[in-house]
Amino acid sequence: MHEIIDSHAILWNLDFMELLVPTLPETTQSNDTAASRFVDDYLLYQLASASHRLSSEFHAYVKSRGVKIYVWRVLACLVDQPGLMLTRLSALVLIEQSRLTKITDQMVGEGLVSKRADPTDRRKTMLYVTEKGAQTARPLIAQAKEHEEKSLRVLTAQERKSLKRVLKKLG
Amino acid sequence: MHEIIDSHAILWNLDFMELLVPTLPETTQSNDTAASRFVDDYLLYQLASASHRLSSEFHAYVKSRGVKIYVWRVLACLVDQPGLMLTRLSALVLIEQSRLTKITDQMVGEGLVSKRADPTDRRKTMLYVTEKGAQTARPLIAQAKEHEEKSLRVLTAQERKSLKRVLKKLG
DNA sequence: TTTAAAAATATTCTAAATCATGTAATCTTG
DNA sequence: CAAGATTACATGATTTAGAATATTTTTAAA
Repeated sequence: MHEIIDSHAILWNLDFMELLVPTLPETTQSNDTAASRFVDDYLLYQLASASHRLSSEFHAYVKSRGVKIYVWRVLACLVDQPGLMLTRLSALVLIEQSRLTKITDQMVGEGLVSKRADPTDRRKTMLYVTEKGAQTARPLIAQAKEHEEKSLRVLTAQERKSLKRVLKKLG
Repeated sequence: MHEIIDSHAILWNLDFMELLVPTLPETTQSNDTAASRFVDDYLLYQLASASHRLSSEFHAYVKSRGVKIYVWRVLACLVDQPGLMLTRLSALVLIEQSRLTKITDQMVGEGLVSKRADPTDRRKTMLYVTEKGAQTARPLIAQAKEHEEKSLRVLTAQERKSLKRVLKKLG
């Protein structure tokens, strides 16, 4: 539902370890028969659910490396866009501007990124991944690709192509 | 990225009003040329991004009706499953158990749902949407369907079918 | 059946996300 | 070029989410 929950919240995850969400035993009461819950065929729920499940998987890995999810997200988004200004990174990384300001400040303190005022417009903050940030990101990106590969195995080649094309249209 | 952000985060939204995320002006610096950001082709990012964008749209509507996002999510998930126990609702609605306990307590206070101990297992809490809850949910579900319909217009009939099938496989 | 283990939910504490607003720099336009 | 509007970012207060743990009830095993 989220993203529905996507909550925004929710970026990426990995199942090199077993699933986090154990299958629950059958419930005592209520219509398991009623095969038609509203949400089951609701696009926004399906998106949120898939996003949530897959991201949770990978997040377990990110956390196991001692990296905060939002740090991973920022690095993954920024690594290919040196000098990106804060507001644009905010839209890309799906994190609110005011929140991203705090996150990047913290990351500057940790030596993962650096900030520089844009000389042509001093309102703008240009962001750069530092060498340390790049070193942090590298193995995570490698694992992300591996996890993605695994996740896509349940789909046919056709389905994979179609999915990505469609998601680009929607996103 | 979220879901990457999926944020979690994020359930469902509606664009009966104009998009919330205004298109930003072109950035001064940096490689708009480099058409290959890692995240652009990363499944978990694409899922998070689509989920985030679409949900944000609909959330604007939910909020305009004075309904909290998590309340919407709970009602939407519970309305077809009377008597569902807390933990199972938690998995369905993509909200953590401890959080859901608080949310549902609050919703009981607002008369939107009711709780009843399962007579066969007093550990379990069975949840029910009240009439007031159903009345709250009804117009939101209608709008959700409308919004979904709108969202899917950018896709071909083929793509829609494929998308939902694939999302069910992934979610 | 007692005892240990597991399951379901509640509680507490902390972290993270959001909102509203503030400030400074730039842009617009008369 | 000066006044107001806009843009970019920062700050502070509040809400929401999450992790860890406690409590109660069932289940399983000895």
